[in-house]
Amino acid sequence: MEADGENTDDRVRMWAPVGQAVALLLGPYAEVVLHDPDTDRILAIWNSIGARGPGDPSLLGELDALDPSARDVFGPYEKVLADGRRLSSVSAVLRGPDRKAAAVLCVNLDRTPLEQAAAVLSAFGAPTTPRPEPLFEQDWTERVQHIVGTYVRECGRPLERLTRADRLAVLARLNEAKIFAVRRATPVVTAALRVSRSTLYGLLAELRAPSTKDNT
Amino acid sequence: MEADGENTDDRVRMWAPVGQAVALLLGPYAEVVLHDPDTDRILAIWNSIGARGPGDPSLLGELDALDPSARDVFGPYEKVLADGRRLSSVSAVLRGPDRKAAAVLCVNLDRTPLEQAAAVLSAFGAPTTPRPEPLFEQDWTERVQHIVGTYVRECGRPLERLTRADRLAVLARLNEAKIFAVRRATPVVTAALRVSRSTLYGLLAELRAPSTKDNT
DNA sequence: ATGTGTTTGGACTATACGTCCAAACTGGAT
DNA sequence: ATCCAGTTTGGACGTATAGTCCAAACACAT
Repeated sequence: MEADGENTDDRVRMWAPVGQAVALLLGPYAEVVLHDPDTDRILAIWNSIGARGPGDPSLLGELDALDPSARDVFGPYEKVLADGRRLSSVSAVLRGPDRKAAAVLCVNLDRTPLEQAAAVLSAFGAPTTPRPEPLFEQDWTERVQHIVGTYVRECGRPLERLTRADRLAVLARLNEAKIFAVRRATPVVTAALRVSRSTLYGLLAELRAPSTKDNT
Repeated sequence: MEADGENTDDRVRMWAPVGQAVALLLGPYAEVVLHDPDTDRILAIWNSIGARGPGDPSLLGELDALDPSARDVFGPYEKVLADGRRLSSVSAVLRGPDRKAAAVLCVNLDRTPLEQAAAVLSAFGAPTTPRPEPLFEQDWTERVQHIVGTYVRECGRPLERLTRADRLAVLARLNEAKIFAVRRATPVVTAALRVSRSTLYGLLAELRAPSTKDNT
């Protein structure tokens, strides 16, 4: 309810009811933000999760890709806050009569309370067996493809054009996911990353010892 | 409420209020059963999940190990019904003044509704990324211990006394769980199963080729 | 004791893992 | 084009792990 008063922009007058209604419906755990894509600042905000207010910068990297040819609704995608809360977010590009992007509406839903509730429910009468079967979340080889694919999508570059640092980053994720604790994983990774065995091990060595790269 | 009337056994008179109270508290999804460990039949039952009634056989393999030196409360452990419902069960050995096991009380809680609710909650506002990280459900080495431990508990024999067929069965489960796709898994398994490397590989070979054991 | 079936240590082979390095390659700067 | 720094690559090499094999030791019932 920080978005009323007399200062109001036309765009705020136009879309504020929407934001307010959504904020009311989704209760205290959903933040609704109206962004100005030109100045990259917040026009209005309801149920602010952080301490952000109107006029603050948007901090939305996602808004870079405001391609008018693309879809106007994005998400839901996941964000993780510094304090660990997990948000589900959707964004909508709002256009005026001239078809120009006039504002961007974002809804950020804090999933943590829901996840906690789910955890409580499924822990009720907890059995000794957490779950019978698979050690692997599906097939680890698909997991590799997925991690690589995700990274490629994130940075836009098409795999062949990945920089050394990119590959390093991907390897860090694969390593994080304990991929290399699996037997015969290396050939799969070299294939997925399109590098040779040598390069793979070189990069991995670098991951373990980030010191031995510069000076002295 | 099938456990009143005039036919009643002393034991039923003694423990029926407990069973009934628990059944009432836990609502329609918890079944409470009072077993006779001697005849292996049902003495009384509340909220019967199947079509079982008093006098029916207990079908409880778990009751074999009625060792008076051991603990009197078992579980919670998991059972899976033919129709796929997952139950959490606890059992208690009830003793009379002579310290002899007079009856066994089992509570079977149907977890499916809870799990469904949990699934609904955690799907709310579902993000595109199902979950970022770990390939392994925690630590695979604990997984081995757990699988072995579960088997031991199931058949009652204390690991050293496992038969060859038992070890074969455990290995089948470990194999099922793709444990051997993990690097350096064999030493962990041999340790957990208390067999030598040779035996391990021998049994594994047998798993792959069940034909090359008998005749022709 | 005797025999059958199983387990075991250890020798041995085959792969997979990881390191190393000289040669080839890449994308600029001259 | 030439040169250079950084990077990638194939392949040689050494080590570790994965499997195989077998004779001797063991367990246990007859």
